[in-house]
Amino acid sequence: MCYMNTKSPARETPQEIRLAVDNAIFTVMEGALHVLLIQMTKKPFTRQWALPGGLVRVDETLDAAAARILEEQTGVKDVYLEQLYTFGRLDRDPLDRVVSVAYVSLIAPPVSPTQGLRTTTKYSAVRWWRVSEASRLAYDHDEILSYARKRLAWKLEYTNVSWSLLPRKFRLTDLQRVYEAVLGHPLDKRNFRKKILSLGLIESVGEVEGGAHRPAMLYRFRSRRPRIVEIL
Amino acid sequence: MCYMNTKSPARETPQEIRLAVDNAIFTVMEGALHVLLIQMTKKPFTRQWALPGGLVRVDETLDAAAARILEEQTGVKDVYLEQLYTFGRLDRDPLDRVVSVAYVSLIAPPVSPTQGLRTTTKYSAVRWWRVSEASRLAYDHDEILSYARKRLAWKLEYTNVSWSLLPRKFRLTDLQRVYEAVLGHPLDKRNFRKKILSLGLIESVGEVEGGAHRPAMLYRFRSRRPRIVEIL
DNA sequence: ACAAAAGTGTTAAAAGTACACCCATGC
DNA sequence: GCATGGGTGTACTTTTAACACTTTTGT
Repeated sequence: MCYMNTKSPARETPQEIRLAVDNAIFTVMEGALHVLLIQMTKKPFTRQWALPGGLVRVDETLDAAAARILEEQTGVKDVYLEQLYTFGRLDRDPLDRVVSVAYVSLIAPPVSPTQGLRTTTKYSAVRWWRVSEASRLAYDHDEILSYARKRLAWKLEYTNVSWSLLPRKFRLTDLQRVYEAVLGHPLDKRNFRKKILSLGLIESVGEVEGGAHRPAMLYRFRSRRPRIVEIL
Repeated sequence: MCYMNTKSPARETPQEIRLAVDNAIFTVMEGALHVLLIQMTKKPFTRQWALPGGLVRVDETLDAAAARILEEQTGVKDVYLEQLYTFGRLDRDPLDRVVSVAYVSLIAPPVSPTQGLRTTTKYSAVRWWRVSEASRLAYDHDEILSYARKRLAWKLEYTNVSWSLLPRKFRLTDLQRVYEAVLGHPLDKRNFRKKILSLGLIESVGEVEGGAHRPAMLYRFRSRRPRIVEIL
C-alpha cells in the first residue's frame, strides 16, 4: 500500500493526476451579483482570493464532493449545485497536476454579508465579493469565474433557476433585480412582468408586504424544481 | 516511486481516482445521425460496444487526451471536439474508480461506413452505428450518449457548428438533412432556406453539381470557426 | 414525356419592444 | 402634500409557421 499524498514543494513531474472540485457560489445582494471567495494561506497564492475547492475523495461522487467542500469551507449547505466544466490546463496548479471540476452554486437570501460563514483553519477568511470586484484570483479561477457568470446568465434566461436566488416569497421587483444583476443590464418593468406572469411559473400568495411605501404583492414559485423554460 | 496502475480483478477500495476521457463521435450518413463505437475485449464488458475512451496522461491536457484517444482508437483526427460533461458515479466502472470527462466530436463527410477506421489490438472492432441502434453500451455510456445527443441538437440550433458535419461545398438540401438527422424531425424547406440564408453564414460558390436531375447551387460556410448564432 | 430534386412568396399568428402615467402608502 | 416604489396597456415591429406549384435536368 502506498500513497502519493504529499505535494512536492518544487514541481517535479507528478506521478498521478489529482481531481478537485471548485465552486463558484453566487448570490444577489444589494442589487449586485456577489461571489463567495476564500483567502489562501498556502504558499504560492498566500493572501490571494480563490473559489472554495478541494480534492475529490476516492469514495465520493463529484456532486457529493462539491457539496462537502462547499459546507466545509463556507458553512453553507443545501443549495443549488450544477456542474459547470472541467478545467485541465497543465500549469493551472503550479505545484501539482490537478484537474478541477467546476460547479456553480446559487444561494437564496436572506444572506447577510458576514453571518453564517465559517471556514477551516486552512484559509484566513471567507467573504462575499461583488463579481465586478472579484479578479486576480488564485489558480485559473478568474477563468472559471468568468465562465460561471456566463453559464448563470444563460441559465437565468432559459430556465427557472431564479428560484434558487430568491426567498420563498418575493416581490416581482425582487425577481427583476435578480435578472438585472445577473444579466448586467436593466429590463423594462412592464415587459418583464408581462413575460414572467405569462409563463405561469409563479403565483401570487395574496399577501402584501408592508414597506415604507405602497405595499407589493408577494409571489412564490409554483415549483422549486429545475425546469427548462424560455424566459425573456 | 510507486505506481497503482494495475486494476484489481475484484474491486477492493481503490486508492486513487483515475481520470479518463470518452468520446461521442458523430457524423450524418444516409440521412441519419451515426455514432462511432468500439467493441470491448476486456473482461467485464466483453463484446459490448462502447464510446472510444481511455485514461488521461499526467502530462497532457484534457483536450489533448481526447484528440489522442480518438486517433489511437479510430484513426480519426483533426475534427471538432468539445467538452461535454464529467461523469463521476462511483460504480460507473465496476473495477476501479474512474471519473470520465466526456467529449463530443463531429466528423464531416466524406465518411465511408468502414474506410479509414482502425483501432488498437485492445478492441475487436470499430464501426459506425445509427444512434437509434446504439444502446446497451458498456459502462455508463448510454447516459453519456444520450446527453451528447441533446448537446449536439442544442448546438446545432444555437450555433453554426453544422459546418463540422458537412464537406467544404454542399447543397442546401445537405444542410437541411444534417439538421433533420440531428434534431430528429423534418423541417419546412422554404422556411429553412429563408432562415439559413438570412443568417449570412454561408455563401454560394456559383458552381452547380451535376446530379441525376436538376443541378443544385453549391454553398460554403464563410467561416469555419465556431461562432454563436441563433438558427431556426 | 416523365421522374426527380431544385427552387421560390405570401399570409396569418405570435412574440418582442418601446414607451408614460396613476396608485397606495408612510412620513 | 410629497416622496417612494407599485402597478398597468397599447401600438409597432419582428419573427415564426403554414402552405403548393414551377423549373431544370437526365433518361
